Amino acid sequence: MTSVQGARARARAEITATIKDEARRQLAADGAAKLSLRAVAREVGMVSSALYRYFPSRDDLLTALIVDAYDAVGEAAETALAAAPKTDHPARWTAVCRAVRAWALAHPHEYALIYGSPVPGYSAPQDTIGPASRVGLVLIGILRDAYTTDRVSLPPLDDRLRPEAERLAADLATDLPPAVVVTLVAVWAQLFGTISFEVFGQFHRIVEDRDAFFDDVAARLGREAGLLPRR
Amino acid sequence: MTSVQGARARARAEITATIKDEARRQLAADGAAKLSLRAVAREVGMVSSALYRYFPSRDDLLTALIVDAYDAVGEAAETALAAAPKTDHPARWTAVCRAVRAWALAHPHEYALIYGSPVPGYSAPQDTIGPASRVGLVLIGILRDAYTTDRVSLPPLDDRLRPEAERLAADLATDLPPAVVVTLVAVWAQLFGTISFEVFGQFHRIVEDRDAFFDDVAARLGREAGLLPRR
DNA sequence: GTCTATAACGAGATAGAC
DNA sequence: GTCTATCTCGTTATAGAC
Repeated sequence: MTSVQGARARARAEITATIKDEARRQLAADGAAKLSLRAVAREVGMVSSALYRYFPSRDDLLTALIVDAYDAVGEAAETALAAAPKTDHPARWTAVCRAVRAWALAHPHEYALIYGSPVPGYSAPQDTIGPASRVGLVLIGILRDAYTTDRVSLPPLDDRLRPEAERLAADLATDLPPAVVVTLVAVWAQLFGTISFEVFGQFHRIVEDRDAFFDDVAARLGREAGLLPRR
Repeated sequence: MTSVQGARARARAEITATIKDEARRQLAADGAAKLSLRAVAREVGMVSSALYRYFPSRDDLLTALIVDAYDAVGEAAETALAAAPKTDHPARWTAVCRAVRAWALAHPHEYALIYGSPVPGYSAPQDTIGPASRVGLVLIGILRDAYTTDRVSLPPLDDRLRPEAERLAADLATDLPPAVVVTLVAVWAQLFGTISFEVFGQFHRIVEDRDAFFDDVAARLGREAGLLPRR
């Protein structure tokens, strides 16, 4: 890459980042449904048509924000995992849960963009699938480690759930028993459900000590997943 | 009440219902953020200023829709409870969970209105608190019955959670042990979290047999709440 | 080739005069 | 309650600067 191309690419990346930053600002102020290319352009000092050099449509801008958000939670989870003790699986689990919650509380609007109500009229393209699965992969990795070293044991599967469990295991982790994989999916939904309740205000005037409450839920989910002995 | 007043009241109720129906239609099409009094007025054949006789502001219309939605899930839960066997607590639990999920899947946009991302710029007034708690009260009622007849036993509370648990019990159910009440709150969040994941499309291309999966989650939560023996 | 600006379209919202 | 003038929006075509 010559220096001219490098400079161009750098400038382009910088402008792209400026546009996304402003878009995120407006996201926080007015919500994803009202995100407007024109308003973003006005605010960054460009004319609206110039934005189309960077994002071919409003939906593409939204997609970029969504991908960034998934990548940000994913990275938060991965960083927390890397910093956690290598063999203490419950501690690793707690660390990742806390990191996801902390990111969500710090970025409520971006969290809402990816885990909240769908944006009307927008349908996510394939590009979001990869980034969207990063947190899930971190969680499944912890279970894999725990399973291979500690031989966690889970209650037997109900017959009605077995086919689905086997399908899930084939899709998500062929090396893990189906019971572990369904449990992970269930626990995954419950974890984000609890975070969503807090971020979206459902705990308002109900739960006060939310740090303690969340840690308790994370521990419950870790137990459900077999990371801790059931009591 | 004279017949003239009765007729007037009837007409008013009818028009109010028409307005709300149209508003719900637009909610489904464009999302709560874009709900516009003018568009609703146009669609029901009134002029926008006439709508203000029925709803003094856009937020009041939104509040009415929210209250209706909470009442609808609440009623679904209560009806399911009434139809369930009187003494089989796990069966009652499952019935209520299924009813809530069924309502959510049948009314995804109204569900998003109350359990999804908050509507930007809207803040819920006190009027929503009562209706919002109906499902919770149903769930807590089942636990109360189970606790008084079967003496469910839950694991001891962590010291860090005890103060919050006692506060919750004082607020929500003074006749139940704090451990039961925190567990209920945790399980409540997890239940709606799972439903939200399904309604908001997070299970897309992941969970296929969602009926079986949900029943499994409901059973897990029932066990967590002490309704079934832990295994 | 890469970018930005001007101008315009069709559609919808909004404010105010009447 | 009606009408109109003036905004906004996403998007495109076109022309010209670097």
